[in-house]
Amino acid sequence: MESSKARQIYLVLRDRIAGGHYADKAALPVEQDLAAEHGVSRATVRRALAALEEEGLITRRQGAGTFVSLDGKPRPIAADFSDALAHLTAMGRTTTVQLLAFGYEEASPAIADALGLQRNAMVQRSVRVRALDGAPFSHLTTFVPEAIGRTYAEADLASKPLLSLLDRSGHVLARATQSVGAQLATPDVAAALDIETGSALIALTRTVFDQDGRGIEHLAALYRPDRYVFRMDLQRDRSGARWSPALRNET
Amino acid sequence: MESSKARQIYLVLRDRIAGGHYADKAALPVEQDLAAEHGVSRATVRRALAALEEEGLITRRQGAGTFVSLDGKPRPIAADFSDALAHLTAMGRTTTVQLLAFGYEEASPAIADALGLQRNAMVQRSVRVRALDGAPFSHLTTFVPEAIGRTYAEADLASKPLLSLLDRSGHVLARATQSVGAQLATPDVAAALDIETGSALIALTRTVFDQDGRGIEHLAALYRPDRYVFRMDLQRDRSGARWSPALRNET
DNA sequence: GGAATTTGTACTCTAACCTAGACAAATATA
DNA sequence: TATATTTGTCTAGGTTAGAGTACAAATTCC
Repeated sequence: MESSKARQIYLVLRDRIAGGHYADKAALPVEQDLAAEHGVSRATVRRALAALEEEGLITRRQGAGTFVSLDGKPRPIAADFSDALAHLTAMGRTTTVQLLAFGYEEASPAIADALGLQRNAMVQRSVRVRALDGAPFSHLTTFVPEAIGRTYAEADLASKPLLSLLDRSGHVLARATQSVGAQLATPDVAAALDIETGSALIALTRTVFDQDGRGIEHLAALYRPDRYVFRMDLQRDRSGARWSPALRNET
Repeated sequence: MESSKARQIYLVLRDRIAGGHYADKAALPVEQDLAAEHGVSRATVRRALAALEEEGLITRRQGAGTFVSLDGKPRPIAADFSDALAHLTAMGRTTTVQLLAFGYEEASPAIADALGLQRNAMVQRSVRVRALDGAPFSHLTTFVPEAIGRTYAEADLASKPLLSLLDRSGHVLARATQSVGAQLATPDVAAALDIETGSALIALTRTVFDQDGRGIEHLAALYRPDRYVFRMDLQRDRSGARWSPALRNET
């Protein structure tokens, strides 16, 4: 079931279960209906269900039906947009970072544009994977202009947050723009995040600027949606015309 | 190429092109390298490229290479998190709404939990698709407690924003929580959004509460990432410890 | 002009995937 | 207890996708 209709259905059902669309202990639609919904034969649906069963996400009982089974399955981390990880470590859970790649190369056009560099400028590129309690949940690719990247060492990246390294570099990080989309997992990130190629990922890109509007860092992050989710609270302001972000009181 | 390795590669490359990973007019990796990257044969890569070419996203020239071709291709809309669509219509572009489903049903466990209802409570469920200049970009499923849903008519949903309808119902919408993830397109939403099953979608869920903390509306939205992107500006606050959302000055 | 690169085309073989149907076995329901 | 529902098992057959290879044709680069 490397890549096939059965796998599509498997992935869709897995997302639905993880997303609470089907509640714990609840019955899934019967195989015949799932087959109709996806326009495939029952045999194909069965292969998808078999994969889910093997993963322990569902239980099938002949004559009765198919049921969601989430006993000890962890819920995704809910991260605030503004500050991603500060409170995680405070909660006593341990995130570890693995550095997969590090080097200097010519900026691709898209990166050069984002950072406001010349087309042939050199940038430091690093690829890191972050894991929570041993379970990888994010794949981070960062681009930093060469001059700034040289202010810290490769080994620093594996142990310290990049933003704190940039702070020490003497540049004043003032503002950032970020945008969130969705992407399919390519083989390389799929391997790094321990998922299958073609899974859905949250794609976040962020560019950080200093006071003078110079680009300091460009980040392309991919998150496993079953382990990481972006959360935000909104409050209506007095006029009632707009919704504005409500800042949480967590440290 | 309904669902296959070739299709995975096609989708991945399409995302990369739309996401600016390969710049306009730039050359893609040669077929041999793409094949190696994805661990498939060159024939398979060629089928993916053929699909991209048919869509006009690339141009292939024998002996020269394969090139990105984004002439009149529209860029995705960048929406702010707090208020999604207010400024869109102000820009003169027209969004249209199509009501795909409307009715009252028993709340699923997940929905009941989100809204703080009893397990067997009835809710109004509606499914809408929103399009910009005729191109669909979002698939919205909303759940509203029955008593509140009865305060407006089915026809209202096709013409007015739901939040304004809820305003008129006499309930004071005070705060909301929303979270963003990613999901694969199921056949039904794929058809509604004019994409292929298995494409990556941004999944946003939002629950709106009134002053007393009662759930008023639960929204499950799916967005095409090539047409819609969530954007946010961040500013560092004085202490330097946190990043906080910077409110834009657009009306 | 010549060599190297890159896309285009053609072919075979194999394996995996999917459909369709029928029936059995377990369970739930009236 | 009888009936309907639902998962489990099996078979047969057809289609498609993919790997691998080889060579042709166009382009680029020296």
